[in-house]
Amino acid sequence: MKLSGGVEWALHCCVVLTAATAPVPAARLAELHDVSGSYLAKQLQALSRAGLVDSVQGKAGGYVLTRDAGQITVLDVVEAVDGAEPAFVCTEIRRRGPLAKPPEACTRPCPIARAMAEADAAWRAALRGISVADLAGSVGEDSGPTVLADIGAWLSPGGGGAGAPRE
Amino acid sequence: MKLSGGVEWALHCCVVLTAATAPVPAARLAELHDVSGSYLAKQLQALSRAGLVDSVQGKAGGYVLTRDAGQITVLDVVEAVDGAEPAFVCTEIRRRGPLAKPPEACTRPCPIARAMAEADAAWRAALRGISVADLAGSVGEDSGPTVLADIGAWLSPGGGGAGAPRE
DNA sequence: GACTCACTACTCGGATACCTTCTGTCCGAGTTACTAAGG
DNA sequence: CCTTAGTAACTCGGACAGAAGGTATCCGAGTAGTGAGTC
Repeated sequence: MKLSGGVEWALHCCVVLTAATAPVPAARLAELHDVSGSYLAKQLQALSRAGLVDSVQGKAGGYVLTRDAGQITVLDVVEAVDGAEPAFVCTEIRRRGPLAKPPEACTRPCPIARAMAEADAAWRAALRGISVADLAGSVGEDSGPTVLADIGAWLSPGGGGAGAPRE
Repeated sequence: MKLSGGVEWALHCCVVLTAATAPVPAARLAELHDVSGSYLAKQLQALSRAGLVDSVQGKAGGYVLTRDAGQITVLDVVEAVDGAEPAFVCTEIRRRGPLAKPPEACTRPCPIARAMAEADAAWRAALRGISVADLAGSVGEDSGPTVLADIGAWLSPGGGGAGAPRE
C-alpha cells in the first residue's frame, strides 16, 4: 500500500495558500517547493475539482482556498488527490469455489471486509480530525510565527526572486 | 492508495487454515477459493517469510499456522503481504526551494508527516486489535459453526471432490 | 517377517513476462490586465 | 479627462509518453511416502 506522492505536495500547497493574500499560480507554488510544475498542476486540478480551491484565470490568476483553512480537513485533501475509494476492496471470495456460500446468505459484509473497513474508518477519522489551519499552526509553533508570513510575502506578486524587477 | 489484492487471499487462507488439521498445499487453498494457484503461492511464501505459517515439503506437505490463531493479528498478515512501510513517506519538501529550512532546524518531522503518521498508527492499531481467531469466530457467528468444520474436512486429504478416489 | 534401498510423486521456492497505475510532460483554449487612441 | 477597442501576456485545463509496481505464470530444487527386493 502506498499513497500517491502528490498528496504531500497538495498538503504543502494548501498550507502555504493559507498565507497568501492573492491568487497564486501553480508555477510559483512549484518553484517554492522545487518540484515539477507540470505535475503539481495536475494535483491542483484535482483540488479544484473537489472544490477545495478556486482557480482564477487570466493574467493575475492562480489558486485560492475556497473556504477558511479551519474548514478544510487533511482528509479532504487526501481524498481529492488520491480518490475516496477505500484501500481494501472485498471481492467476495466466499461466494466462489466448491464450498461457495449462496448469495442469499451474504446479507452483511464478510468479517474480513468488516475488519478492514473498521481500520479504514479509524484512519479517515484521524485525518478528519486535523484541519489545514491546525497544520499551519503547527508550522508556526515549530519554526516561529514569521515563516508563514515570509512565505506569504514571497508568494505575492513581485515578492519572490524570480518575478521581481531587478533595476 | 490501494491495498494489494493478495492481502484478501492471504487473510482468507489464514482463517481456513484455522480449521485444518494437517498441512494444506497451496493448490488446494487456491481451488477452495477459486483463484490463481501460482499467484496465491507467492502470498503464502510471503506469509512463510514473515514466520506466520510453516511450510512443509514432500508428498503430504503444505502450509500450517505456526502459532495459535489468537496470536496472529490481521496487521501481521497485512504487513507480511503488503510490506511494513507506512503509506505516506515524507520527502522533506520543506528543505527544498528558495525558502528552504536549514537542516539543523528540522529536529522533528514536519506537521504534515506527523498527521499522516498519526493516522497510520490508528489504522495499524485497529488491525492489531483483531486476530485471526476473532475472524474465524465471526465467520461462525455469521454462517453457523459448521461451515468452518466443513471447510476443514474438505481441506483434509481426500476430503474434497478433486483428490477423492472415485471408485 | 523385518529391514534397506531406490523410485516416484508431490511439495515449495525463486526467476521470468505482461499489464494496469502512477509519474512526468507538453501544448492549446480562455481570460484578464494593460496600452493607446479617440471623443 | 473619460470611454473604448485592441493587443499581448499569462493563466488553467485536458491530452500525450515513460517508468514503476503489482499481477499472473512457469519451471527447477528438494523432500516425504511408497513399493519392491533382500536377508
